[in-house]
Amino acid sequence: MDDSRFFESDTVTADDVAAEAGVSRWTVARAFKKDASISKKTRQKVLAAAERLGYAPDLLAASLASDRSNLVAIVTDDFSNPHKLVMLERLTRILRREGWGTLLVNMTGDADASSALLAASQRRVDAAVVIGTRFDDRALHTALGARRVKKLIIFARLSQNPNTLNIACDDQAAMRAIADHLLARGRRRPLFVAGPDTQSAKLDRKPGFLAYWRERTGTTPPAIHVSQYDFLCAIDGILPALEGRAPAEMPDVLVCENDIIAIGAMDGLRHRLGLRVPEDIAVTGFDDIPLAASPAYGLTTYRQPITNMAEALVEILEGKRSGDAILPGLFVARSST
Amino acid sequence: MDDSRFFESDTVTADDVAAEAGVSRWTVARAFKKDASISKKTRQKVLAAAERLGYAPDLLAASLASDRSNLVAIVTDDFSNPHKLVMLERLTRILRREGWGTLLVNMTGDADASSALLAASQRRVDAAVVIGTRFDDRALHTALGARRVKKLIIFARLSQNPNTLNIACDDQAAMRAIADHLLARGRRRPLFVAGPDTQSAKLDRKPGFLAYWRERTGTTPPAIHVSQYDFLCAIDGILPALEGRAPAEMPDVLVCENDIIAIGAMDGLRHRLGLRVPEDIAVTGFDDIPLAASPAYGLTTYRQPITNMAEALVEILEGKRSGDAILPGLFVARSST
DNA sequence: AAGGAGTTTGCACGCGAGTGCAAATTATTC
DNA sequence: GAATAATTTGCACTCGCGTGCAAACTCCTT
Repeated sequence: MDDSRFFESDTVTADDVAAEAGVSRWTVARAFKKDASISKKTRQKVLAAAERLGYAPDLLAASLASDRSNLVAIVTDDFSNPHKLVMLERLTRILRREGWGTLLVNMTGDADASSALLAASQRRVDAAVVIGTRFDDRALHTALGARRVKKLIIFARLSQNPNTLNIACDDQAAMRAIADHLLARGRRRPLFVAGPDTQSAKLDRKPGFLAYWRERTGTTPPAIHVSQYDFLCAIDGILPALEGRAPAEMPDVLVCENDIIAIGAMDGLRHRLGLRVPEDIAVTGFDDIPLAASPAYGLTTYRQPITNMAEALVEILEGKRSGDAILPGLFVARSST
Repeated sequence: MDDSRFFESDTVTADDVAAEAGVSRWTVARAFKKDASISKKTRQKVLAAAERLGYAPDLLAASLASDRSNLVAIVTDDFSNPHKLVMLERLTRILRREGWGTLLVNMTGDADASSALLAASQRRVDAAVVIGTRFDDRALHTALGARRVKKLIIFARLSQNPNTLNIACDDQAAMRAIADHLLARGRRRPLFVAGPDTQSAKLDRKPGFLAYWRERTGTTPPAIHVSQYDFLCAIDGILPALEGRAPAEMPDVLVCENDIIAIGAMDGLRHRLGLRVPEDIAVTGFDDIPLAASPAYGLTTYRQPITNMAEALVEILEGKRSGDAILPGLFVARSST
């Protein structure tokens, strides 16, 4: 291996490749561009020269010159849910495969949304994808940064904001599947356990479940909110609502807004209240995080179509889609019901 | 609110601000630069003008013009460990606070390392931080992309590669703390459960534990490897090693390389083998992921000093540090021992 | 008030590549 | 083989801002 180049002035530009290949700089650019008008032979020649020199196009300069950067910002404010990791993995993998870079921006709380979007826009991202739980949906379009971002996409949530695009799971269909399953198993007294009730883009899970349950049984189930999407908070939020209830008053299933809450609920039920799941009380979640499949939990849940959602995102980025994408997921029955 | 600007030709440049403030473009740049030679009064004037126009410096153009981008790539290949989420959160938060952007690159397997680093270098990152488990450490410096990256940092692992910098937890000190604790609790027959034995940058946990245990007791404990850092794989990897052992042959503690393996181990012990933790067998982990604190696991573990590690990274980025950073963490005793 | 030190401001040039159009080359037709 | 169409190549200009240096200015001293 020739390591001498390692210490050379490293930056090899399109000009160098052009000289090496005996063509002009613009021909070099064409060789690297899909569907460019260039002959096969020339492209081969240029690519070979580039290979020899170790050239790779500078995406920064390209972004500056053109009006697209092939960069998308993922702006998120909640790192306590393992499901976020699943989404990040899927998004980064698919985006990279399709030629997009990913800027990860940590939005530290509601007040930071504006500054987080600004930070993204300063890097000229082609789109910002918000995967958050605590931002103020309504304030988004007045945010300093938001109006500088070409496309603003709310991922895995539903926003009413007319300036944003939604990519989400079909919560209503999901909750119908869950409710049908529970009714078939003879559950009659559900308690819906939702996450924090913020101003952010919402989920359709709670309204979806309550409405459909009412439609099927004539009664609207009770619901509570826990303070954060975090299983310790879930335990703390759920126990006060259950302790001291007469047996007949106890719900026979906790329908949780997501898996993290459901897992906190199971832990609380088992280890604090000494109840058995599913014998004494059933539990359902949402997301199908890896832990849901563990023998300790065996959580009945609903898997979001993350891959399809990521592909919908790509369609939006490529301008092939201009409307919301509300996609169906997959109901997963396990032992917790 | 005046929304008219929303539809205007949006890009307001330093020239516009200069005109508005009645100064030159370069003075505008100075107003936005810390420690620049500019009078307080002029800076105020410029910032006010910028505010009025909604101007923010274009970091892309800045990166192109200068030789730094204030961008760092986080290159990772393992999204199944919730601890990754903790690291990502801490890194992105601290980096952003210090003025650095974060590019997240999903490295899909060993063979992809070169291309992942290339992708990062094409965006002119000032450094690439590798947080991986499956890449080939030795091949890193021959990687096409690696030599185009100014600084290559291995995070939370130890690399022998002379061209990289390591930022990691002091595994040896950690394992001493764990061993001391176990010995004090009367455990005598540990089984070390490590992750996959790859060519990637290693951890010092297994050698550290075995050596120290031998030093204290005169015997080297046995060790096994599981195929992935994933709790289902951990269950599958551990059970065959334990099933069918005579009681006297059973280890009295599983010392696991990280929490994910430990949690898989606990699940397997309890739900497959019907053993009690810690009565029949103790378990220790590493990382202190959120789930470790749940009542269901109460895992004794060791917390990596992620915040300090992130700050060490910033020091490296700023050129204030040029050597490895091996930092002490915190031993956390819970009910699993 | 002149001289000098220290501070503040302006400017030419370059970073690396995309765009749209014109020139040059090749392929096709009669 | 000439004329035409189709393809391929080259180029001026631009994107928004940093660098290093020189000019201009402020303030203080004597």
